[in-house]
This record gives sequence, C-alpha cells and structure tokens, in this order.
Amino acid sequence: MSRSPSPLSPVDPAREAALGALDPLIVTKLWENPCWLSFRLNFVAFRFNDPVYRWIETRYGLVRPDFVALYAVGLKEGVAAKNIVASAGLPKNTLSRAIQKLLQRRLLKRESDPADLRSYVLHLTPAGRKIFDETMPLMVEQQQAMLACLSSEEQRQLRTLMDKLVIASPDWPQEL
Amino acid sequence: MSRSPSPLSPVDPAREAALGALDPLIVTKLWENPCWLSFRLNFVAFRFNDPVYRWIETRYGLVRPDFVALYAVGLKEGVAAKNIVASAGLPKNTLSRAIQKLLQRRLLKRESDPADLRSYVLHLTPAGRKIFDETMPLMVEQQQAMLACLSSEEQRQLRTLMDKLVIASPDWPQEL
DNA sequence: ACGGTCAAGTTCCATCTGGAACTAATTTGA
DNA sequence: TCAAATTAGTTCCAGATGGAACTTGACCGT
Repeated sequence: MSRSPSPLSPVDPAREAALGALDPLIVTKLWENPCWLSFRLNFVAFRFNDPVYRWIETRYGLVRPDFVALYAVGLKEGVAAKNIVASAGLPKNTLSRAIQKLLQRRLLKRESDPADLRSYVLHLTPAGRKIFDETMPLMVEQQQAMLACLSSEEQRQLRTLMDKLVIASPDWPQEL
Repeated sequence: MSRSPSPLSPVDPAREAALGALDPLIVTKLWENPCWLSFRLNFVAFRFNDPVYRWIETRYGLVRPDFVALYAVGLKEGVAAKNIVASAGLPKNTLSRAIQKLLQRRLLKRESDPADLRSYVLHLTPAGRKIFDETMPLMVEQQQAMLACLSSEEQRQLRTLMDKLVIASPDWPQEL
C-alpha cells in the first residue's frame, strides 16, 4: 500500500536485523501506517516511561501520578496543583490525590498562596528531594541510552524539532 | 541552572508569544529539565492521543484499549492478541477484555489459528472496518495540523529520526 | 514419546482512575 | 458593589486497570 515514509537505505543489513527483532505488527504500525507520528511518539515515549515508572513504584511505592507531581515540584519549587495539571495531562482529581499522598508521606509540604487563598504553593521536603536527586541521574542515563543511536547533530535536530512542536501546540485543535 | 537545550533564536517574538500561552511549568519542563526528550515526547503524544481517544469514546463507546485493538487489526488483518500486546505496551488481560468487547459488539471476528491452537487470528467485520475508515482521516488531519509548524524537510527529518529510535529500541535497557 | 518448561489467552480481585458534583475563593461586569 | 460566572482543589463512586494465578496448547530435551 504505502511506501516507506522514511527513505533510508532499504537494504541496510543492520536495519533488517533490527526489524527482525520487532514484532511484525510494530513494523506495520511504523511503515504502513498513515499516522506514523503518533505511533513513533507513543512507542518511544513508552520505552522511556515504562522502566522509569516501574522503578519508581518498586523503589519508593510511588505510582505514576505521584511521581509526576514529585518530579514537577522538584523541577520548579513553588508550583501549584493547577500547574501540574496543565503540564501533565492528568485529571485534577488524580493529581489532588497524588499530592495528598505525598503530603502524608512527608515528601511534599505546602502552604496556602497568599495571592490566592484557594491555591497552595508546593515544596519538596528533604526526603522528597532525596528521591528526586536519586532518580534524575537514572532517567538521564536511560535517555542517553535511547539517544545513543543518534549523532550529536541528529540529537540537536531532534531537540529542535520537538521544541518547535511544543511551541506550536497551543494552536493545535483540542477536538478532532 | 541549565542553558536552553535548543539554540533557537532566543528573542524570536512569535516564540516569546507562544511561551506566554503555555503554563510556566511546561516551560520549565522544556527548558530546565535534563530529561527533555521524554517530556517533549509525552507532551506531543498526549496532544495527539487525547482528542483521538475522546472522540472514539464519545462517538463509538470504545475506550482506549478497545480502539488500540481495533486500529491494530485495521492496519494488519490476521494479527493475534500477542502481536497487539507486543506493539501497544498494554497488559495482555486488558487487551483480552478489549477484544472480547469488540467481538461481542461484532466489530471483530476471530478464528483459531491452525498453526497454533492457543492463538486466534483476528479480522475486522464490515462494521469494524467502517469505524476504522471513518476515524483514520480524522487522525491524519490531526497529525497534519500538528506537523504544520514544520517544513516538509523538517517533517522528513523528524520521520527519519523517530524511525532510527524505533529501530534501535530493541537494544534499550528494559530496567533502569 | 513424554515430562518439564514456556507461551496465548482468560479470569479474579484489589486498586487505580477520571467524570461529575461539590466547596470555597476570585474575577467579571452591569 | 454585589450577583453571576469562573477557578483551585476535594470528594464520591461507577467502572477501568493490571498483577497474579490459571487453563490449555506448544516446544524442548532426552
């Protein structure tokens, strides 16, 4: 039906070998799928997320929304739940629960925002910071491993392209 | 802390405007996050997935795993549940249930695989094919809208880079 | 050819998830 | 200036999710 959307050398032997290591349906989703973008994004993202979230869960007993919240506060102290919701694509009740759990486990502390009494300003406790600091290097390492198949120039290209996409995202349709 | 990982013109006014349209935490996750890759991937993927799955759910009453299965069979008639599991990153019991539901709703039919009696070969019914054929153009349209911020050359680059990543994926660590 | 190991798919059940309704605080605008 | 509309965060609950154990069939080694 459709040609390969990626005009790489079609008889690269290393490539052929790699294709053999993938389920035939994965190959179809990649090369005979008009929606190549979403499949590639979801697949690669999953291969990053899955090891990270399994590790976080077994090591610290934190599930995905818990860690999303912890990680967000770790990156930017003083954020509120609404910011995490806006950045994470999780429903706000899920994040509310995650934050409650982190507060109870003393990984997070919060104080009400004087500028808006409905809102709370979130901070990591030292225990929370410790988890963040232990996890970040492993995540970076996983990222490195995944990017190892690209040259520095290609990595730069990828950063730039994904960057443009995120910048353009406010203009994308929210409904199909 | 860290420099912008993407050395685009830092004072591009359109860019500055777009940044204002994003939650400050999104900006932090993008520009002050050592794990830039996963954030960009997850964010862009979510902005594709979310409208698609909401539409599928409201229009056809199919939830995410249901549609994952339907879409997979639509792309490649005759696949088995195990292939969908391998390609989708969903647990096999979730997909088993999704397939049951699709069978009950007569969107899918299956027959046992003569080559392996544990396994079943899946096909879309005309009703299932109709859903696939109605949905695909909308998904392609959404993809186009998302890619509109990139030139054809940039789109080609992106395809190629994501392609390389997927090809390399069998070598990535499964554990952190 | 047959016992042990592995793989495909299903079932069970405890837990997680997310829509909707709610409370309380803020903004809007007439 | 104050009622209506909006927003931050929480609670409720029906239904989705996924780990673990299970069933049945395939494969492997002797």
